[in-house]
Amino acid sequence: MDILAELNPAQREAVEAINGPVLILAGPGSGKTRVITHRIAYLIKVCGQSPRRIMAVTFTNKAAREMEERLRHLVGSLLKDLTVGTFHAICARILRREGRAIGISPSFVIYDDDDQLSLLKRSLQELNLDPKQYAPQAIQSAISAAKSRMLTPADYLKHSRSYFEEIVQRVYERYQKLLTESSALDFDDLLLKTVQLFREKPEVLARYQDRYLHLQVDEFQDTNLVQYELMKLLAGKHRNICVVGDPDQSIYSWRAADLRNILNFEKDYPDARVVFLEQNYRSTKLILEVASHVISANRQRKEKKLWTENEAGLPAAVIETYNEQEEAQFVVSEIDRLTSQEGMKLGDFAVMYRTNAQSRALEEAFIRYGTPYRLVAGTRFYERREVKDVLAYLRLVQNPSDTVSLMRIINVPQRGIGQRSLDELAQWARTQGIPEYRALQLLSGPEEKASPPPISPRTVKSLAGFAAMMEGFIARRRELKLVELFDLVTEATGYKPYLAGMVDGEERWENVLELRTVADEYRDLKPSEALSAFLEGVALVSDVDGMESGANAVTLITLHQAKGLEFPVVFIVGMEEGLLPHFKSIDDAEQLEEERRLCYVGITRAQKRVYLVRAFRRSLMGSSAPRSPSRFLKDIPPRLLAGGTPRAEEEGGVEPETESLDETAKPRYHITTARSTAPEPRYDLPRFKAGDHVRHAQFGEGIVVSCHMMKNDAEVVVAFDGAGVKRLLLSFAKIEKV
DNA sequence: CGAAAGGCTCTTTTT
DNA sequence: GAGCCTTTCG
Repeated sequence: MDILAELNPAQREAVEAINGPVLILAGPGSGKTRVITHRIAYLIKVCGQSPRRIMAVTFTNKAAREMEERLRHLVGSLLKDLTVGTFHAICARILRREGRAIGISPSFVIYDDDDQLSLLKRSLQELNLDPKQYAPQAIQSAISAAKSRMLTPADYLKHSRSYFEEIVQRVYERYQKLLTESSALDFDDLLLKTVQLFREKPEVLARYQDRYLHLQVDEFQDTNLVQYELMKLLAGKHRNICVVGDPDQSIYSWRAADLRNILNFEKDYPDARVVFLEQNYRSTKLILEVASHVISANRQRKEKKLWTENEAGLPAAVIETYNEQEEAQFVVSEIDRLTSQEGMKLGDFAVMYRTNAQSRALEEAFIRYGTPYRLVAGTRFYERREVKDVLAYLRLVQNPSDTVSLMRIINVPQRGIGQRSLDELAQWARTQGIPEYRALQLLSGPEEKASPPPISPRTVKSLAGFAAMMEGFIARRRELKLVELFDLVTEATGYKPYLAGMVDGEERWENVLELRTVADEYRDLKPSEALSAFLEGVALVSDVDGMESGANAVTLITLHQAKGLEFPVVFIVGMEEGLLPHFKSIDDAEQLEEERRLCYVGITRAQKRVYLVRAFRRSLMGSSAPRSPSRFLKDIPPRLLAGGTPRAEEEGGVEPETESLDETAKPRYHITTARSTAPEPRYDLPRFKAGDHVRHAQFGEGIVVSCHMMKNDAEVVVAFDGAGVKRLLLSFAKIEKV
């Protein structure tokens, strides 16, 4: 197969530029993945390079797997030893192997956000700081930001300006110490420690520099400073580094992704070849045009001229619905229509939203209609309590120093070990200067203690029982297969009967079994390696990793997760001020631009059709409030939008007209241009009360069932003589007393 | 010590 | 609306 044959000139240039630094600026759908895989294939097949000398960094494990898959097609089975993975996975592997040089135990565990938060709370406690006053979450993000800028606690001290930052500094210091004591690394540490390793151990760095002749980084616009530094170090010798990105798709600045990396790249590598990929192979002309209009409103950007030879296609549809239920209903019935009338498959559709909470209303509608869907993430599997519990046992087997895991499960299922005893134990461990697990062992032992903690004999017995059980697991770890160890743990702890006592116990147990299936995938590894490989695998999964392609189901997904994916039909729901753009971003110009990029990413996922859907009214955080259309809609010229009458404007954004697409469900939405806006709430509302006779322009006469005030508005429920019961917003609907 | 109930806050996106 | 924490009672 000729690797260059099916590439356009720009793509070909990018593939052939294998010597020296290369920056590829690739618009959406411009065949970026194709370029990366073909580059690697070219290196191996044409240049005869050993896969061992190539590293490719991807954004998710799924992307890594797909790349390997594609490469297998391109080059056959020559892939052994190729390094492909996320920054985090690659760093974890390096540290597992080389960490000792900087004092990292090879059996370190990886702490996720949740674990991190536990440890932070503990740090606060030890420092006698009130978690109410200093929100652990805020400290968490401050520390993560510091780590992303490669600031150690000592560095942070020099930088701290405010009182809060001083607090952060103290917590950071303590937290880091606890991490070390627990032989644990958080996500940021994986990157940071690898950089530290390379900086402090030039001989280790030299080995890696020699090995990796070619480096590739995908989604470069979403890398942070540490990641950039890492690549710079690795590329230090051969300088064959190729980065691919699109500044317009940078949507992770909140995770410290730094667009300056792209700018710095040209500064650090002045000889870098820059290649623009501007031909789009994914979307119709109209979709591309809509997307361009949305993104063009950003100030901070380099103009790109995206173009496509694809058909013009259909205009985008802006849909306005009454509330989120109706929004969901519209989506489902439109999908129903397109599958039954236009022969589309469920797998062709994706529904995208800004926040995970929005999936609820959608799911309910899909369930009601019986339309299969798959939710990317959901209550994320590995964050479920039962999953985390079992994992905590296994982590403790691998690394008994893991305090967070120990504290998590020492009394789960309940063994009569309460908080007070645990505090005493921790206190005692600290005065003895030993890790908690060690303290537990000592306390359980028969010998006399000089100054034992004030724990009741009964509790000590429980503690001893727990310690003995754990010791049993640890002792048998090497002889048991991973699944056998798994079963031993769930069995010996009585975890199943424990779950059985819960309302949703059955479902939870199924999740445990699901986890067991994952563990079983490691059956080919030696018992000594399987556990740590399994734990590492589950620590670094991302939500999209579990997404199989080709499922016959509609995809529900956040806009962030949708990056890198494509679908024939895309619905973006919640096109409202406060949601997209999110209200947290609304008064910061830079963040606002990121929200716009997010919208752009969503639109450019679509191949054939885009629906931009919003609700007049939406319940968020319990209470329902009127919403106005997203400002991003205003940037789309009406000529690019599907027809339909701008009814909302004429009628002041009324109760949308009933339009029956389906006998059972009566969706009430209509298509309008982007121009319509929700009306200003009126403040002098006429009063209605239950029993009043009223008349409505469309629904005729009826009786008020109830009327209650919302924030700036009133919602009136009216039973109409002909049209049934309707909920109406006083500020929208024209209702008059009869 | 544990279970249940009540009250509180905070609600973005995730490797 | 949910999860988290605290309080209260057995």
